[in-house]
Amino acid sequence: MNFQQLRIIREAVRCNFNLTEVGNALFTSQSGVSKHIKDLEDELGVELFVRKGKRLLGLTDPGQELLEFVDRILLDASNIKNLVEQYSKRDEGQLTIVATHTQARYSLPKVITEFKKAYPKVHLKLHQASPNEIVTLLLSGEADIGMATEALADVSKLDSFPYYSWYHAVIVPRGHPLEKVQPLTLKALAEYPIVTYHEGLTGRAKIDKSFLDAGITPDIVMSALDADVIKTYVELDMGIGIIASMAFSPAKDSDLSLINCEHLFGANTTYIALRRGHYLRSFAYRFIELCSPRLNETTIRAGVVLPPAR
Amino acid sequence: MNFQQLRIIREAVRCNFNLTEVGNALFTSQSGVSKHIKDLEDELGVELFVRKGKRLLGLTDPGQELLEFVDRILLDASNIKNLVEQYSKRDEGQLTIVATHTQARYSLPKVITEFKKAYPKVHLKLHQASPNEIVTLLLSGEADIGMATEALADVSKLDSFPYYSWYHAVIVPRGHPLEKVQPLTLKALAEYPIVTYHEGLTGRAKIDKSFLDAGITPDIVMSALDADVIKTYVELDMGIGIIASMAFSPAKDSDLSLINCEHLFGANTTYIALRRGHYLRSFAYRFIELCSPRLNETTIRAGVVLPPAR
DNA sequence: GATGCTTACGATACCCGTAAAGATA
DNA sequence: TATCTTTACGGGTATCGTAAGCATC
Repeated sequence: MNFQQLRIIREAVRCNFNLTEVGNALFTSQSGVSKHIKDLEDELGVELFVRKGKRLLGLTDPGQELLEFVDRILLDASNIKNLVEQYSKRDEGQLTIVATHTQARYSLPKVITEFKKAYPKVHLKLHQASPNEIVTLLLSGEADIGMATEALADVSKLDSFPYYSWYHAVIVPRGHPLEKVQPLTLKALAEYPIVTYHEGLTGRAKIDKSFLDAGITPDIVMSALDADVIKTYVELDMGIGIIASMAFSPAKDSDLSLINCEHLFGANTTYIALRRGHYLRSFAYRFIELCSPRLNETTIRAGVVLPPAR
Repeated sequence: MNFQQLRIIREAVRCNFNLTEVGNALFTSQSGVSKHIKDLEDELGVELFVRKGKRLLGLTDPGQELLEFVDRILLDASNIKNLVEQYSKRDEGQLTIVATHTQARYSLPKVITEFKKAYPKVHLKLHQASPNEIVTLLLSGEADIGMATEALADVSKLDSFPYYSWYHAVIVPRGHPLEKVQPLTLKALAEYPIVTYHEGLTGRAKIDKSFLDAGITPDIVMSALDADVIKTYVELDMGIGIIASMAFSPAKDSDLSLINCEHLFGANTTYIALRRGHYLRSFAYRFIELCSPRLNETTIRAGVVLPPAR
C-alpha cells in the first residue's frame, strides 16, 4: 500500500470510476492507474470496485468503508505538508477562500484589505461559487475557508461558525409608491412583480417561506445570482427588488431607494465553514478573526458554535 | 513521503531515538532508516529531530506536531487492513485481549470459553499486564481490548466502558476471631496485619482512601499482584487478606473464610477500554458483548458511556 | 573501545509510460 | 467505431543491505 494507490482510489471515485480521467487528473498514465488498483486489491485480498466486464461501476462494500480511511489518510498527509510549512515559512503560503457573490462583494473586501496588509506574502485566492460548490470545494480540500448563508451548517463533515446576521431589504426605483406604504406588508409587496435571488442563495428560502406562511403567492418575475443584477433590472423597472440590505449603497445606487423590511423575512445568518480535521495555517485563523473577532483560533479549534452576532 | 518513512518516525520515538533499534524493530537496515529520515526531512524542508552531532535526542516542535498525524495515518492504515480482512475472512483472524490478573483469572474464563465456541477460527491472544501497561499496549495498537479497574478511564485517547462493579472482601484463616465481629469495622481490621494488592491495582486506591478518611493507619505487611498470592500468605497466617470478592472460591479455598465488607471500601468498577479510532473486527464487538450484553456494537460505536452495571 | 549515525555503492524491486490487444458502449 | 481497460515490456528510479568511515559516549 502506498500513497499513490490511495490517491488513485480517491480520485477514481471523484472521476466516476473513469480511470482515463483519473490518469489525467493525477498527471500519470492510465495504465499505471489500472495497475495500481489491481496491485492494491491483490495486496488487500479484496475487490474494491464493482466491475462489469472491464468497466468500473462503483465501490464494493469494503471499498466504500475503505474510502473513509483513505480520505482521512490523505487529509492527514496534506495536513502534514501544511503544518510543516507553518514552521518553515510562517507568514508565507496560500489561502483559498471560497464565498458566494454576496460575501465576496460586500463583506469580504474590507477583511481582505486588512489581511493583505498584515500578510503581504500570503497568496490569497478568492473563489466565487454557489453554496453547494463551496461545500464540495471544502470537502475536497481545494479550499480552506468557505462562506455562505446556505448549505454550510447542514454538512456534518464541516465545522461551521456564525459569521454575522443580516436582513433583507426591498429596493424600488426612486418615487415608487411603495416608499409611502407604512408599515410595509407582504401583501403590499406581492402587488408588484418581484426580482430577487435564485433558489438556494442568499436567504431566498426565507423569502419564499415568509410568503408561503402568509398564504400569499408573490409574482417573482426574475431570479438572479447576485444583487448587482437584481439592481440593474429594478432600475429598468422590471419590478421591485428584494436583496440583502448590505448590498445597497446610497451613493452608488442613487436611482434606487431602500425600504427596510426586517420584520417581514426574519434574520439570516452567514456562516464560515471549515473542513473538520483540515489543518489551517495560523494566518488562516487570523483571517477568520478579522472577519469576526469572536472567532479566534482557540474558539475555532474547540469547535464551539457561538450564537450569531448582530 | 511514504509509509515506511512514517513507520520509521513513529518507531524512532518509541525506541527513544535509537535508529539502530528502529532498524531492528522494523526488520530493515539501520542505514536505510537513517536515509529515510533524512529524505523525509529534505522533502518537508524542516528538521524533525533534535540532534546533537550525529545522535538524535528528541523531536523538534514541528516533529512533535507531525507525530500526531503520523500516528493517525498509521492507525488508519492498520484500520484498512483490519476492515478488509473483515470481508475476506469474516470469522477468522486475531483478537488480542490484555487484562489484569484479576480479570484474566476470574471474570474472563467464562467469556473466553463462550467466545471460543462461537468463533473457533479466531486466534485469541490473552496478555496479562498491569493497568499502565494495558494503556500502552492499547495505544500502540498491539492490543485490541483492554480490561482493568484502574487507569483506563482517565486516558483521553481511549474509549472506556463500565464492565461490571464489584466489592472487596476480607479473607481470614478459618476460625479467626474476626469471623465473629459484627459489624465489621475498619478499626477492627486495622488490629491485624494486612495482606492485599499492590498500589495501582484492583481497587487498592479505594482501600487506602477508606482507611485514610477514617484516620486509621493499617498495617499492610505485604502487597501482591494477585489474589492467589494474597490467599497463600493468609493461609500461612501472615495476616488477614483483602481481595476482590470474586477471587474467593468456597470450594477451592476451604482453609479460608470470606467476610463480606461491602460497607467498608465502596464499589469498584472494572472497565473495558478500546483505542479511539481503532477499527475492530465484528468478533471483537461480539467478545465485548459476551462480557456485558449492554455493550453491543452500536452502543460502543456511539461511544456512549453507560452507568456501571451491578 | 563500544555504540551509533552517515555516506558510498551495487543489486534488486518497484514505478511509470508506451504500445498493442481486448472489451464495452 | 470510439472509448475504455488490461496486459506486456523496457527504461528509469527508488529502495535496501553491506561495508566503510566518523562522531559520540
